[in-house]
Amino acid sequence: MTILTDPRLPLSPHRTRLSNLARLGAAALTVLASYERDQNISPPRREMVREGDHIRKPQALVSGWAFEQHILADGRRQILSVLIPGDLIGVRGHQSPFGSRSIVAATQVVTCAVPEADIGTDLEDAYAASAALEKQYLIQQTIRLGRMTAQERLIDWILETQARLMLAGVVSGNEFAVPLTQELLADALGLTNVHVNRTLQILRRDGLLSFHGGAVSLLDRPRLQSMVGYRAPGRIETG
Amino acid sequence: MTILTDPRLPLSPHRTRLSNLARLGAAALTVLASYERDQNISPPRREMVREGDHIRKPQALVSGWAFEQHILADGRRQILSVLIPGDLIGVRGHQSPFGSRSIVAATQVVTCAVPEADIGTDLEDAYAASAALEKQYLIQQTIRLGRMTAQERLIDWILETQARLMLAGVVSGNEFAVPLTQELLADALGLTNVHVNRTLQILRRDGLLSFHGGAVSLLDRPRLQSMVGYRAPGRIETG
DNA sequence: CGATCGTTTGACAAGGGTCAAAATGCGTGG
DNA sequence: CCACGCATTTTGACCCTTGTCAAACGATCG
Repeated sequence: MTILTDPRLPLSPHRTRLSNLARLGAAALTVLASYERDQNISPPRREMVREGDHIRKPQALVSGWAFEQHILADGRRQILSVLIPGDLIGVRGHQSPFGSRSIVAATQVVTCAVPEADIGTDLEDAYAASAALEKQYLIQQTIRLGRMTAQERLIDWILETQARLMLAGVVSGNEFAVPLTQELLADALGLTNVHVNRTLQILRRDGLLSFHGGAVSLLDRPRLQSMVGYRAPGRIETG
Repeated sequence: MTILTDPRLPLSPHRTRLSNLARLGAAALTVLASYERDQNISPPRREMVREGDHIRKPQALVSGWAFEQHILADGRRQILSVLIPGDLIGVRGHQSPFGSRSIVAATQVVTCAVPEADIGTDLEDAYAASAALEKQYLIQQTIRLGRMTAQERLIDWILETQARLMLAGVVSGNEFAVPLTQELLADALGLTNVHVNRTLQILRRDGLLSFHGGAVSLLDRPRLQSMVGYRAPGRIETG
């Protein structure tokens, strides 16, 4: 446990992320670290959370990627959000009262338990900020799907994802892994896998970004940002 | 005040709505009623809440419709949610940290103040349920925009809106007012006004529903429901 | 009665979807 | 080390839903 909280070692993604969302005291960090020993592994494609499942202890992604999906009656799928290391599950009302919404592992996923937070604590602040951010992402997803072209959706999503990865401290540069198939990307962006493929080729041809074998390179960040009206990340409000 | 809480008179929309979301005691209802005297009127098109505005007392819509919008750099607009009588504003983290998101009156809108709720009270439960529902609506909006056709978006949105109007007790039958232009509808559903118009004509021609002069008639509810895989409203979880 | 806003219509364009097949990559077993 | 099987990516041809642009039509209001 001393090892886990040693400042010279990198924090786990969710401790990094929560530390970036609220000033966490040593006590909170220690509790979080101790909970990390309660781990769980899901293989790719495993439904980690089924729709009815809301009686479940809160967890955090330690490694691997997952996504929350909704399946329509005829099989069409919409991915509501992609979950990356450091993300929380079931912490603040992640329940799905109705409809077939579930969380599925995209890669092998390691999760760990996280403590409940008492009201008024720094940890509670961090959870609230996390929930507020999640809501922002959902809103941005709505905007992407409603009013952006295929190129813009791809760019906007990738920039957002990079920012999220940096928040969790698992990425620093303009080159990083995105272990999702083009089909998953398509279901996240409201497109078809074929069209995602063609759009990626265009972006590559124009020297904007590349996406090969699960690795993204942002080749021309300024231009990418201007193409989607990049909004500087503001401070997160807790509510 | 006695008049406002007289059980023989209809409750205001937000008291009806909150009563349907949690069992409210007489005390809570009385407080809500007393707050209703602090009213405010916005004319159509008034920006009721600007993006930066998050220091603002919580309010409820007493009458009229509004919507929350986001404007892209080149002017494209996405409506994130439509607000109807009984809806709450600024009660649980309705802030917008960044981006140009604002709440705009669609018709003349009357709002009133609502009290803060102490933790553990019935009122707090109702607010939490309300926030959970709002999140559901946002998720459903994402699904509509990402994976539904124009017809399905229209139908799904209208059915959802009717259910919401009934929750607030301002509508009971299959015929009700929707005081939005086709252009607003288009921006809510990720379409153009022209296409909304043509889609409505098809729905009308097929005897499914009509939409004329701000009034909707659901002509064939069973068929409408089956066309969008209608999900029976489940119980709302508080989190 | 003219202005203005919203709805409706028409002709045409284009972004993105569909279907099917080929190519590529990759893990596994022999 | 090779061959096979499977998932994923890529390509091609074609089509359909939805968008664009522009004008006509209709209602509402000082």
